[in-house]
Amino acid sequence: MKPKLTLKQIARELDVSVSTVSKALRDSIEISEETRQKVKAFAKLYNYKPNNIALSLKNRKTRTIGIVLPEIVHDFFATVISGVEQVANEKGYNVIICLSNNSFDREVMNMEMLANGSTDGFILSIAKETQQKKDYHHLEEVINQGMPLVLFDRVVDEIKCDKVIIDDTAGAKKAVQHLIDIGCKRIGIITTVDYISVGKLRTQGYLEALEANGMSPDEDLILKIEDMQGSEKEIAEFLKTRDLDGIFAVNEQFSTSAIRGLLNKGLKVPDDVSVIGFSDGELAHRFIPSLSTINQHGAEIGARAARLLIERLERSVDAEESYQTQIVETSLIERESTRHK
Amino acid sequence: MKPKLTLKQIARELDVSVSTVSKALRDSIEISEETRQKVKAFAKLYNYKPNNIALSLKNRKTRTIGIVLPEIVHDFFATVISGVEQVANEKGYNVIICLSNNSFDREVMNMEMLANGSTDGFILSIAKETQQKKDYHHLEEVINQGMPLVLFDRVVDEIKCDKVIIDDTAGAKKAVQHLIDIGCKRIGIITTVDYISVGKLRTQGYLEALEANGMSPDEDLILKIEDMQGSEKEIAEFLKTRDLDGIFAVNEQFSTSAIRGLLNKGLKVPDDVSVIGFSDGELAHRFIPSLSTINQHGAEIGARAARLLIERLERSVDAEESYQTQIVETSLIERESTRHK
DNA sequence: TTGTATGCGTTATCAG
DNA sequence: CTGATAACGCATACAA
Repeated sequence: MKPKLTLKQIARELDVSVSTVSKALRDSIEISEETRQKVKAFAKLYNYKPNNIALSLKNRKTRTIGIVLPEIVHDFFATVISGVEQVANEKGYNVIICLSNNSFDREVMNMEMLANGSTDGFILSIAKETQQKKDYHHLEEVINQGMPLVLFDRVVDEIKCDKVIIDDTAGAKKAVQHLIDIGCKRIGIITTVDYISVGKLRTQGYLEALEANGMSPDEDLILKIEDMQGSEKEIAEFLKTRDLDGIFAVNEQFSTSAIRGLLNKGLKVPDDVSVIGFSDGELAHRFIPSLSTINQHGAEIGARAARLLIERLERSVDAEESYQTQIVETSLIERESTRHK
Repeated sequence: MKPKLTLKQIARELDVSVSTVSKALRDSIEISEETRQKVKAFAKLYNYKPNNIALSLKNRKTRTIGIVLPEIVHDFFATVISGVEQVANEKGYNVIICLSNNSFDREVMNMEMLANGSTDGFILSIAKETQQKKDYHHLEEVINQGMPLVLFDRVVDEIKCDKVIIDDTAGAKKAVQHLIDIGCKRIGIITTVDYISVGKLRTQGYLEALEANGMSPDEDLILKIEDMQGSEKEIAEFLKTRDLDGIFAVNEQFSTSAIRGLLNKGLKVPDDVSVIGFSDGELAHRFIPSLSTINQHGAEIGARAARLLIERLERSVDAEESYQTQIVETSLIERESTRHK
């Protein structure tokens, strides 16, 4: 086992000073061609790699960006990560991923940990519990310390920073409009409780679509789910007593639960009821019937978030609070779970 | 914007030396009760947190473990991560996740990056391309540098290190035995090409199960898939011309493709053909019919890998190559996609 | 009880 | 052209 090679060791080995080695390796013109070659050859031979930790300490920069996510068993977040990784790697940045598991405490802990030198900035989607508590001091904290923060997906107006979101309301409206276009008359929605920002917005899109088509919303056709646990049963119960010909479910899980509920009730999808979801992951794509849905373009969201963050990181002066909110367009994907009457 | 508080600033503010502050904060008995209180109060008030980078440099330890994964859009890997995070956090370790995207180059790059000071050790599942090339120099490299490595899932005999695997062969055998138990006579397998270690092992389990029951394997009922791309079509073609009553598919994706292929052929699952998969994610759980499958216990794998790694990290002396391979038991999950004839 | 000096690995500045 | 020195933030052996 050979410990990692350092400048000091190279210097000793070659009988020159540390600073000479350092300069030679960075192609400084101060160093003679000869020494430079000698040093570089040696470094290459023994595969010298500078120690990132030392560099970070010296430069007060880590060239690392931290992603904090509520969960990862969710294709959407996985694709966002890919997007971030993509542009981060292009620009020579490293990526650290941490999970909050939707817990406020874990979110705070993770951010503190990363903020203490591990990371130059953050890309974050707010944990469910945090949205519920409306306690964002940890976000303000890192911003105050001069670490840029980019929020995506689950964002919050109170925090002044760059944001990348989709137009959830418009996306939902698009989904419901699709149901209306194919002839659905009694359209239900399966959504989350209102404190989940995206749930609330998608519910709003549902209402707007109905209104835009002169259909009056019926409270009885709206199901708001608090907890993923037990949602399947809740959805089945809900469907049992409603007579619907279209359903908009705000995520992949709810969509599949809905279809199962309908099947159990003896109804066929899309023959009797059309179902459209939100988010386009493996589940939507592989399910039978495959799910019509709204594509959130997670990779694009991640890529833009990374670009915004890196731009801000590399801007020499503090570009006076010119925070922007980028909106990524959603698109309708028509598959088997919806069909014209 | 206030830059982060350092020991030096506290020292200046309180008019004591840096080392006094340092000692006071670590409750050294060398420091008078009075000074200690004063320093701690100040630190608390201004929310002092030591700089991880400086600590890492000083201690030559990062208390961070790096996970390198082939992909993440895969519930299995997501659950492994949860397992790792769980025990890592318990033991005060941080987790960095990097993706190789199944590319050899990215795997090497990521490991080099992390090895240069970001991480004390690795938990890794080998990229597909790496297994194909059989080039593991980057793994030997980190081991040589004294950084422990724990391999999981896709492991390789050539590398001497701790490993956490499931018994893929036994798991596959269990799956096929289940098909046999419920009365299947003509059982096909949809698997990967042999250079994917787990694919090969699962194929072997399939063969062993047949043999154990006195059924002779039929080459014509074995489909080996090279690329995920286009696998759906390949599977459909395969099924079109075979007369089967049972199918073992080595992952969730293949299982669902198989079911779709059968449906298109006018066959019902499980009425006409029983299908069993491998790996238990959202897809297997939500699909209609829900998939009978082999549970890999990803969280358990992650937890064990983390424990092995941390143990080795904290072992004072180099415990002379007592590498161990832990085997996590798989279990059969019976759901709707298989039924007794 | 407190402070000074040293070192972790690197680079920048300045002196030789 | 080369090398000594200081600094990044922290901890610790050693001096006072």
